[in-house]
Amino acid sequence: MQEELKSGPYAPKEIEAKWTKYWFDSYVFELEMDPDKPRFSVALPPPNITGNLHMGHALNGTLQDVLIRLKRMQGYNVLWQPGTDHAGISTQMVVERQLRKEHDEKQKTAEKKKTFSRHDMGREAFIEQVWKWRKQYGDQIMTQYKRLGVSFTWDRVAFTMDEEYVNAIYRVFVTLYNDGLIYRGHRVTNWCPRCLTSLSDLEVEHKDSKGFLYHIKYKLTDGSGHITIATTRPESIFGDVAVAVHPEDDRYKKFVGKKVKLPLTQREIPVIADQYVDREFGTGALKITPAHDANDWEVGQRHKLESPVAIDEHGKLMRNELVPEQFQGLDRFKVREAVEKELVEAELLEEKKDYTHGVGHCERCATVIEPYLSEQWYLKMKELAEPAMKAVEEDRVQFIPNRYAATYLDWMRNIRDWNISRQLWWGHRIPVWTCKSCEHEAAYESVPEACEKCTSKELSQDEDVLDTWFSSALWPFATLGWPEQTREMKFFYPTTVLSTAREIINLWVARMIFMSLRFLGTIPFKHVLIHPVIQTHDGKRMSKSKGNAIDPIDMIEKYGADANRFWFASMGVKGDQDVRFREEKLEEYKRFVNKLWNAGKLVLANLEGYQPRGVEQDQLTLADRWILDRYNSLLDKLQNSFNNYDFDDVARDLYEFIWDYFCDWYLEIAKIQLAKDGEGGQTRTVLYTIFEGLMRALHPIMPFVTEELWSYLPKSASFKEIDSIMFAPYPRGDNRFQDKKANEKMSYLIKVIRSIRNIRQTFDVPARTEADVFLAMNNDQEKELLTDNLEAVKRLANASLVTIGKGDDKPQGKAAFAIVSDTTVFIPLEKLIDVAKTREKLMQRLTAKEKERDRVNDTLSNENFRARAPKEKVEEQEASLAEVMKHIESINAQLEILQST
RNA sequence: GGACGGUUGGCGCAGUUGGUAGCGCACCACUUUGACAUAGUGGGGGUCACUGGUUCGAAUCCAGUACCGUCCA
Repeated sequence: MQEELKSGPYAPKEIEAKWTKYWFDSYVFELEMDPDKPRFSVALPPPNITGNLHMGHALNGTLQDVLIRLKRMQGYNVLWQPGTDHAGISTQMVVERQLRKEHDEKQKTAEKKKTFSRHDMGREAFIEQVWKWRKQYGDQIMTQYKRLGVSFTWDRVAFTMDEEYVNAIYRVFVTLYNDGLIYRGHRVTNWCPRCLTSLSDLEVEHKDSKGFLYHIKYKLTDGSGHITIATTRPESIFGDVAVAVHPEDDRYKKFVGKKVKLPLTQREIPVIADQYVDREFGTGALKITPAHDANDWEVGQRHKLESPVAIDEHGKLMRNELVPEQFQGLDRFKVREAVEKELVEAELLEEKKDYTHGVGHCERCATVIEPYLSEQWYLKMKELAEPAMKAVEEDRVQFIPNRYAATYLDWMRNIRDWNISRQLWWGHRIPVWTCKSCEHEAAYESVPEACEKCTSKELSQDEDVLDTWFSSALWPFATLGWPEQTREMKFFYPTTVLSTAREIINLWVARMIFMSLRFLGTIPFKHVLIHPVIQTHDGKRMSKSKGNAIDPIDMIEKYGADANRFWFASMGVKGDQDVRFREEKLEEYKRFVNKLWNAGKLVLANLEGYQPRGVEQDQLTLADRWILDRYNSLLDKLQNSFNNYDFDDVARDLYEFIWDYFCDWYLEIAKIQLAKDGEGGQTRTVLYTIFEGLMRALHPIMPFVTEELWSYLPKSASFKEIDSIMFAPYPRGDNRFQDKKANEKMSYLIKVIRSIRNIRQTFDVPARTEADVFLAMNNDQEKELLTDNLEAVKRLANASLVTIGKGDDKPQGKAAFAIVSDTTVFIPLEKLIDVAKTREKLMQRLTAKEKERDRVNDTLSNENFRARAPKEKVEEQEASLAEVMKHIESINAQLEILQST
């Protein structure tokens, strides 16, 4: 199927399109269940159907794909379960907004616009609209994922409203209900006056807001004075039922049992004593408003106080006898100002102080939460939390990085019952029916035909739907067909790794753990990877509403999927908690892909007609043995790093090997070797072995460019049948290639070459002129090395004539020189151009060396160091002193030469 | 308020068990030689946030402070 390899720079777009199509056309993302293979499974955190791919998704998707591709290549059966969740509030908001817009357009001519609400069309019709929307737009994000090159098990894409999934949810609900863990409770919850629904504690975002602390006088009915209370919410005073003080507070003890008059309404309420009151806060006296504050609600319950509602579900003051007429129906924030004004007039406002405190906001729409008294469904948490804590404490579920276990455990230890009902239409309607005739209430897995108690057919279902997180909590097993004992379930559950963001640990991870333990008696996954958060370049949180979010699809367009993936991998999971987005990084990795591409072109150009065969070790040159040693140690490191989820190390090691060792050194030497390789030459085999292996080593991170290059490489017999690199085995180290000696020798050669280059440039020997080099040494091994590799030295240092002499030999005339190990490198100075400039460079070098000498001298002249440091450390220092001295001498000698020139 | 993470050359980051700092970008200089100028070669640049402690020796270990960020209340 191959046409010619494209010339020119790497063009990601075409190649990505080509392979995406190939992968899909060949159905390579199907599930395989071979009982003889080990298993690896991952459940993708389901993105919200209203969402678009953001940086977090892209990062997380890449890390999971790296693991999936790696394991697939390592011969595992892999399942990567993709899918989306229905996102109750978001989706409902999106669709309602869309319908409102359509409605407004139709009504343009009408004088007075009536705002559309879903109630205008009714529940059934509205849900139908949501499904329509979902079918049209709900899989956008899945399509976007394709651009990243993720190898989901694509034919298993799931949705939390799929029929099988819904079955799982109702099984769970009914069981928990019958076990007495789900109950209905009347209490103060987090209420969003805009979304008109309750929220769980975790869906409320606390933000520090500037406000005021109002000190308000409540007069005692017996005329004996007043109590000043402190509050941030004066608008709620109409719902007050008491003033509370601490029982041991001497300032207020005498008032307990008396009554005070509520400002502006004159309603009489008692002064009570309760431990809850913080004596240090404000004035030490608190107003108690049970219907509008969760803590006050608790106090109210303890003291058997009433809970009158003063603010309605829209955040407006009630139209009832508690609220003075002028405030009725007004928004809570307007009333705050108005009440303040009237309090001032009545001389009841003692003080108003600036005050910053955490205020709860709706996570979805940022409206200030109104604590609101309502009836909701709750899940009892204590019994569920205990085994879930144990699983983490006993390391059956491990967090990576490990510190996040503390985040999880901390929340679980202080867990409160979970409000699982939402006043929405889009979602899983709570499967509880009440009999109209006998009032019997029960939960049913499917729509009941008759009351289970009195057989009446008149039943009414609860109006609320379940929290979306309730359904997400079942994700790893509901997607596998549970409660049916499917083959996939038996094969792939529990999953191996869950990779996600830390903000979701309590919201989702914790809930999956306790649900799985409860219903399957096992953990849902062994490892939880918590990846970093990608922030803006200046360390802010990316958000669509702030307009500072970077679209990963744009970045893929601009730099290619492979470069983006490489960047994601290079961040790893163990480094910083937060990573700042830098477009320069993508630029860097784009260049890296291009470098690889060009190296590939060189390699491929030299492999025409080549038939892969094994390396013949006794025929290798030094450079061959060296690069094979480096390659071997790279593969060992990769394996180790992958096992520890150290993606950053994997990326760094690959980058370094490819650019610094393979391209900069080996390929240059290989060119020389290829030119003279005869029959027995191993250069092509080494080139092939390493480059082909590198493609496989890189493939999990950069699937596109590696697939492309690999497709052009000749294949050995065992690879002939493999039609995609993704099914080729992941390379492993081979100890036969370990060669410490070659590594040492090559380092020496590299140093010699570098010092020649350095002298050339220090002394301004023009790059185009080929310099004469004179190398002198008494060391036989070094002499042999240089003799054997003379050509490489000449070519890489651009030297025309290299003469090798004995230790004391010198070239004729004046020469610049440098010392490498036992070798002195001379370059005759006839071509010297700029004396002043050269002197400056040498002086600078001299100063640095002298500084180093002083430092080492200080260490060595410290008697304590000689007495206490390990012997080898002392020797090390002594050796480095000798080395430095040698260099200083040589620089001085060269300065003298300059002097006389 | 509690917990966690970060602070290393202009920017983004590495620094394994403590032995005196590396990489990429940017910068300076040289080079368009047949994989690659999205490149090659050489070079300059850091008292490792601050204070104190442990140690012969601290970017690294301990304590505290400051600033930035995140999570939980």
